[in-house]
Amino acid sequence: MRVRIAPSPTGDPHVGTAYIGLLNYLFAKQRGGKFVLRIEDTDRTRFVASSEQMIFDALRWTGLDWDEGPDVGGPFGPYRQSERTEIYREYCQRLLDSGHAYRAFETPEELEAERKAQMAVKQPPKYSGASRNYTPEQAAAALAEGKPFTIRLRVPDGDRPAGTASTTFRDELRGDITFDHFNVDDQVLMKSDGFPTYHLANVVDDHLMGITDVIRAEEWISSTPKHVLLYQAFGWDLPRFWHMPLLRNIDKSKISKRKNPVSLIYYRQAGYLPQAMLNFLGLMGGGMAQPSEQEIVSKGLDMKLADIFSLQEMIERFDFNRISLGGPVFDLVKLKWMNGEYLRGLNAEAFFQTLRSTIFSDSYLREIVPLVQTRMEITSQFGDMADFFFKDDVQPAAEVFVPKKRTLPDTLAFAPEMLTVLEAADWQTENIDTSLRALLTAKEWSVKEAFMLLRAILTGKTASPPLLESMVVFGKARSLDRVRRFLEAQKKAVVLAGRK
RNA sequence: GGCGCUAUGGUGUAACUGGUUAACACGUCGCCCUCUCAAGGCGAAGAGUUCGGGUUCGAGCCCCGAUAGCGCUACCA
Repeated sequence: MRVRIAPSPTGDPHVGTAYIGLLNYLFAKQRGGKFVLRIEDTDRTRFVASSEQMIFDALRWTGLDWDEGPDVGGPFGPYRQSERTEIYREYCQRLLDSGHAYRAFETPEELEAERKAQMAVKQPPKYSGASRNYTPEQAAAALAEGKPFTIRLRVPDGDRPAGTASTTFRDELRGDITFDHFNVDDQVLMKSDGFPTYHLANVVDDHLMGITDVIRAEEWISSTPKHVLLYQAFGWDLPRFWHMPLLRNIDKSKISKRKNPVSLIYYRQAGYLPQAMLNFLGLMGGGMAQPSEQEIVSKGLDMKLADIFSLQEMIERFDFNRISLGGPVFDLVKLKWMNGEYLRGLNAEAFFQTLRSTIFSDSYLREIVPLVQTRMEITSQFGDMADFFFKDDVQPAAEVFVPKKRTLPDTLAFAPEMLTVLEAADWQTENIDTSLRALLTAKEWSVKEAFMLLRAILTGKTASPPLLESMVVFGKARSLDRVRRFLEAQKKAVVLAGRK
């Protein structure tokens, strides 16, 4: 029994990764299997250099230890897809040789135009497959011309009318799911830059790494037929597929940073305990049977603690067959309650140590201290000066955040633009500075005004230690969260004002 | 639009092979405790199980149909 998680280093480590990680971990521990971590870094355009290390750190923080991975090694390495390109090339060639794949010479522009045309006449966008039907001579000619190409999967009878062919696979939680080949696009397997797409790399690696059970999020159901087709083309046995429900925002949409903190870094820095996080995640989608009445009586259980359980208890009790399929809302309110429950459960010394290793860690204080030293006369001023580093939230009043020569609507129109810029920024003072300055010159905001606004949003005050340095110390995840919360609060205030 | 998945209080879940007044936790509200705020204790409101049919003595659980939400629909994962 072997399972895996396969995050992409495209940004901050995601709570969804921790959720799917937990599920895979439990599955492996319950059945004496191995839990593998594989880094799927095949998208060069979205690659973020610092991301991989953050994924390791964040996952380590949760306590979900993996048996094999890029950093710990293992018998099926390398575990980083960028180091396996030769392997994909080889397997892709096999597909080419056997006719299960073909070279496609359309440019991205042509594909885009085709898609638009199809959308315009309300047709489902689908690759029309000009290259699919090239004669060997035509293909050879295009290749000789040196035209860039991708390699696509030839979906059997995919170009025939609906009802001609279909693929059925078993989802362990839902039963059989069928897709008509008419609705399965000829997926790109190898990009023109020579890197594989997720679909190819994932199937090849899962096979080569001996993965027996693919436990992943529901969003993959639609592409599973492509994966099944690939397994079949290679003549490989299928793994079992378990598609887990997707974590949701309060409005039931797929969980997103716009509406929820999704970075594990945020949760760690904001002072959530990993045990609480895992416990809460274990609640999502059910799986943990509530103790029966008999059990409550015989074991003398406290129903107050019905939702509280350790990782070990989850391993013992979690039942994959009882996972409920509705998308669970990731409810911060209950997570917070649960975290409080864990905090209260600590003895005085452990609680002290928790504070010392999180919000009051030496490393955090060491970063903050140089920002305030020259501004202080007596050390007790530290609290006033640095309070925002230790707060969950600050909400400045309009008198504080609206610059003198600006109006409230002006300011609230500008602030989201700063958020967008900050989201894209590499989190170092110079980078934040330049991207911020680019924005404010474009929008005709003075440096003073813009920085004052940002300062107010992040610190709640008009005076603070140097803003950019403070932001770097405070961290990207929490800084962005603070801006988003500010925006959210202001939106509510506007609605409220409108009602009056 | 097409395809797929899903559907129990505001939220997360329960309800053994269909069997009485749909349970637990979070949240909300009230009371107690208390210098305050929490915590803790006690209590309350809140769903008749998306809707409409059907099968059955009996349906949240089975069948059919509708609706809604979500996901996918990229040389992203």
